[in-house]
Amino acid sequence: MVVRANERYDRTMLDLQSRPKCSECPIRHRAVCARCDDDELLMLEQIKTYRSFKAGDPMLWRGDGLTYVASVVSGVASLGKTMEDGRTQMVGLLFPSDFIGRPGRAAIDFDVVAVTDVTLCCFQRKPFEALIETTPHIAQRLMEMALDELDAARDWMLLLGRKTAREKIATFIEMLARRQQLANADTPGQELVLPLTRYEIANYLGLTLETVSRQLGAMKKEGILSFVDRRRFRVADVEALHAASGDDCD
Amino acid sequence: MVVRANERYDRTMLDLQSRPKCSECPIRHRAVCARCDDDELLMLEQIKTYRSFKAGDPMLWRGDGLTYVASVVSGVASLGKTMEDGRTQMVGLLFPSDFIGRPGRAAIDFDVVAVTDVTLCCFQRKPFEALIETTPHIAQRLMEMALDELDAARDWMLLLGRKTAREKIATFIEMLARRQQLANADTPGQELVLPLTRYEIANYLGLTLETVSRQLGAMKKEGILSFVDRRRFRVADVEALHAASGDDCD
DNA sequence: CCTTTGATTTGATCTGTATCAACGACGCAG
DNA sequence: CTGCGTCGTTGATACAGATCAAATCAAAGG
Repeated sequence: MVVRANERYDRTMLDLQSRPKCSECPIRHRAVCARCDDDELLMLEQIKTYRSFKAGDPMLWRGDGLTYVASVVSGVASLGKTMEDGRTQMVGLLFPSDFIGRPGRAAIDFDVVAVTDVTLCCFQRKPFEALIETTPHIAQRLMEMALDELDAARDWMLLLGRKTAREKIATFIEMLARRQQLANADTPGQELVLPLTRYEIANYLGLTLETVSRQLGAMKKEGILSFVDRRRFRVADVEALHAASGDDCD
Repeated sequence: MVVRANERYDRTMLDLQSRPKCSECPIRHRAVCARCDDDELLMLEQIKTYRSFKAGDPMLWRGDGLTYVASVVSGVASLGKTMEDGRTQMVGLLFPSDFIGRPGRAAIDFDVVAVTDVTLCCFQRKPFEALIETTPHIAQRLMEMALDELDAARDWMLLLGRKTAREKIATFIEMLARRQQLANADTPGQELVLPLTRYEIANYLGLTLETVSRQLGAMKKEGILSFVDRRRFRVADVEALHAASGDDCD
C-alpha cells in the first residue's frame, strides 16, 4: 500500500514535472496567488513543488508538523475530526484552488485526506512565510480566503445544527454543483459527479450512510435528480432542489 | 424600550468617556491591538469610540453595511443565522477581546446581538482598513484571530454534527469556564455565570431549551454542577465534566 | 401584597434518524 | 469464471431528542 502510493507519486512527478509554469496553471486566478503580478509569481515558482496523492491517502495528520503549505491543483481533499470513540465529522472539503495550512502556525487540529486522486502545489512553509511578509498581495489573498472559509464553516454550522436530512442533502448537492461548474466554467445542466462515497457524504453532513442513501433514493424517485450510475448524476429539477435546501432565495 | 436603551447608552458614554486610554484597557493584550506598540496604539486611539448596548439589542443586522468594526470590551454578543421558517442557529459567541467585522468586507452574513449589556470599542471601517495597510502588527493579529475563529468554528462543527446532548452541554460549560477564567485571571473553582438563557444555550448547541434544561438538571443531580441560582453555578466535579464532554485529554 | 410576564422545570408523547441486519451490485485478482 | 471485498440499497426496530402541554418560579411594577 505504502509502496503503491510511492510508485504513483514518482510517476506523477515525472508526468507533471515538478514545476509547471504558474502562468499556465488552471487555478492561477483563484488560488492564493490570484492577485500576484508576474514578479511575485516568479518568486512563488521558485519555492513550489508538485506532489500527488492517491485517493484515500492521508496527506497531513493531526498534530503533524507542517513542513509545507499548499494549494489544491486538482482533486478533492477532506478535513476531518475524530473523537476518541471513533465518531468522525468532516469539517471541510477542499476543491481545486483551496489552500491547506496556516501561515504562522506549525500544526493543524484535524486530518487532511485525499478523497480522490489529488495534486498539490506545495510551498515550503518557512520560505512561504517569509514571502508573505514582503508580498502584501499574498497576505491579503490569504486573509480573504480565511474569511471565506469562515463564512463556509458558519453556513455548515447552520446545516449541522438545524437542517433536516433532506435539507442537508439538497444543500450539499447545490454546493457540489456550484464548485464543479466553477471549476469547469461549463454550461449548467452539466453532468455532475459525487466525489465522495455515501459514507463520506454522511460524514460531511452529520448523518449516517443509510440516511444518505435513502434521501438520494427519494430525490431520484421524485425526479429531482437523475442518476447515470451511482456516482454520476444530473440535477433534473433545479427549483425543487433549491426549495428542498431550506436556503433563502439569493 | 428604545428610549431606555438610549438612556443607558448616554449614561454609559458619560461614565466611560468616549475614548478611555488604550493603555489602561482591560483587553489591551488580547484584542486586535495586542501586538501594537505605543505609536500604533496612538493611531488607533484617534479613530476609536466606545459604544454600549443593552442586553437584547441588535448590534448589526445581516446585510447591513458595515460602517465600523469593533472589539468587544465587556459583555457577551452572539452571531446568529436564521432560516426562512424561523429556525435559528448561533454560529459564534463573542467575549471580551473578540473582534466584530472583517477587513475588506462591506457586509456580514449573520446577525450580531448583545446577549448581555455590551461595550464595544468601535473603529470607523475605512480609516481602520487604511491603518491595516500600514500596520503589519494589526494585520498579523487579525489573521491570527481569524484562524482562531476558524478553529473554533470547526470544533463546533464536530459538536453540532456528532455530539450527544449531554456532550454538547459539557463542552459548552467547559468553554464558558475557560473564557471566564481567562477574562478574570482568577483562581479556578470560581463561581461561574451562564450569560445565556436556556433558549439561547439551546440555540448555540443545536438543541431545544427543554433538552438543555433536562441535561443541566441531570448534571446537577449527579453532583457535577452545583447551582447557586439559575444563572450562577460552580463546577463541582471537573473530571466528570470533562469526561462527559467527549473531548480528548489535552 | 398582588399581578404580570418571561424564564424554567417537568411530564407525556411523537418522530426523524440511528442502529442492526440482510442482501444486491460492481470491480478486481487469481 | 469465481470468489472476495467494497460500496450501496432496503427493511425492521430502537431511541435520543423534539414537540406539545402544564405547572412553577422569580423579578418588576403597580
